[in-house]
Amino acid sequence: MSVQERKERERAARERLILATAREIAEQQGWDAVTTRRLAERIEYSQPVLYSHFRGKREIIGAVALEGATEMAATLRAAAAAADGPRARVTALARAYLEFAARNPAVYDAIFQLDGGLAFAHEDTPQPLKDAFAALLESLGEVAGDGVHPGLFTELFWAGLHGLATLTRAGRLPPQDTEPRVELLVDRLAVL
Amino acid sequence: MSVQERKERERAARERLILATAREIAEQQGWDAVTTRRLAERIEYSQPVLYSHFRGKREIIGAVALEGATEMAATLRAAAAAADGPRARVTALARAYLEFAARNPAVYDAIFQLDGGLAFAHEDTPQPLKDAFAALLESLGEVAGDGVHPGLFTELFWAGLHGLATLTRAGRLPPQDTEPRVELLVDRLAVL
DNA sequence: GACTCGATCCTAGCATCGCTAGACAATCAA
DNA sequence: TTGATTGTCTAGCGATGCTAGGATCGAGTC
Repeated sequence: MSVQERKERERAARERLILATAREIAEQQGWDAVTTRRLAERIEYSQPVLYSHFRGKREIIGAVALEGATEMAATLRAAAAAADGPRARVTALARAYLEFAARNPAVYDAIFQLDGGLAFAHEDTPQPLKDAFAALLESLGEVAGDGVHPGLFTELFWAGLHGLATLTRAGRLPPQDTEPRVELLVDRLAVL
Repeated sequence: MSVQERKERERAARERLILATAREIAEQQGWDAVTTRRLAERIEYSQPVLYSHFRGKREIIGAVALEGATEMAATLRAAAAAADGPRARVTALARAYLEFAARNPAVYDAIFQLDGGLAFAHEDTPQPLKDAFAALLESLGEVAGDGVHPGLFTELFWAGLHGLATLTRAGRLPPQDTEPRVELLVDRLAVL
């Protein structure tokens, strides 16, 4: 059995290598540069090997998205936990969200923009995605205000953050005013 | 000179045909389906003809985006003009924005998501894009609240709308709760 | 220790993509 | 009618995602 186990370990390691490499190329040169040929060459295997791990490029993006969502949830929770009081928590959360998006644009795109074949807002939504939303809900639910459903409020706040993140990175909003925008967002949306 | 004029008219007509066809394919089957071959076949010319009008596919997307922005600005102004009072105006504007995005997803993507080689948030931003933002500013500036820069407020409100539009269409937000989200957005962000 | 057989991997290739060079035809001025 | 210019098309390049089929290697059996 030991031989089999070793093979499975090696296979799992290779899969991690594929995802790490895909993410690296995507962050450096964009997802368009993540071609199956380039990816295969970087991991020093031939193209078809990729297809023994994933159905195709879409599924690779999806896998990077899931990893990224887990990471993002942890980042958001850490930022919220380090702040005292609802207001500081919400502000810290918002800043952490935008910073994650700015520092990991390719991963952010994989999670929220690209088609990775993932289900959303659904019962069969993958756990990491649900958990990332839960991380938002934990801090935002307490500032939703009376009579407002926490989930609905979280969706709206999230949409605001998502809009700021994507419009800024796509060059549609000048980046220098990010901070006052975040403050205004928190001031207006959150009931403190 | 008349011959020359006729040729220019025909050439302009063909350019409009290219853009209308590109938009049609994009709305029906997505921008990935807008290939130069398919587009050329639909307009009943060979591929290279496209390149005598546009530098490449990017520029076609950009041209569709500019047309779309003009159309969107008109739609937003019409919606705002039909409403009485700041609150009704802002609500109508928000609904019109989201409806435009939902009804013309490909055009919306061309304007706000895809790379059409356009400049944004810049002095050399094309007029239609500036004008679309101006259409938002006209209705939103009056509800920014004291001491808040109207432009900054408009950017934030816009980001909220953009987030709702894109997350909903990408399947990240369930579509049925759009209306309460819009109401909450207006209630919280606008100072009435 | 030789052999079989299944798992694993690679070479080669398909259809399609955006884009372009160069040949050809139509049109105009002289 | 001729010559040049303008317009268009055929054919092809390099690159893409993905796959079929053959080669290779190693584990397990006698």
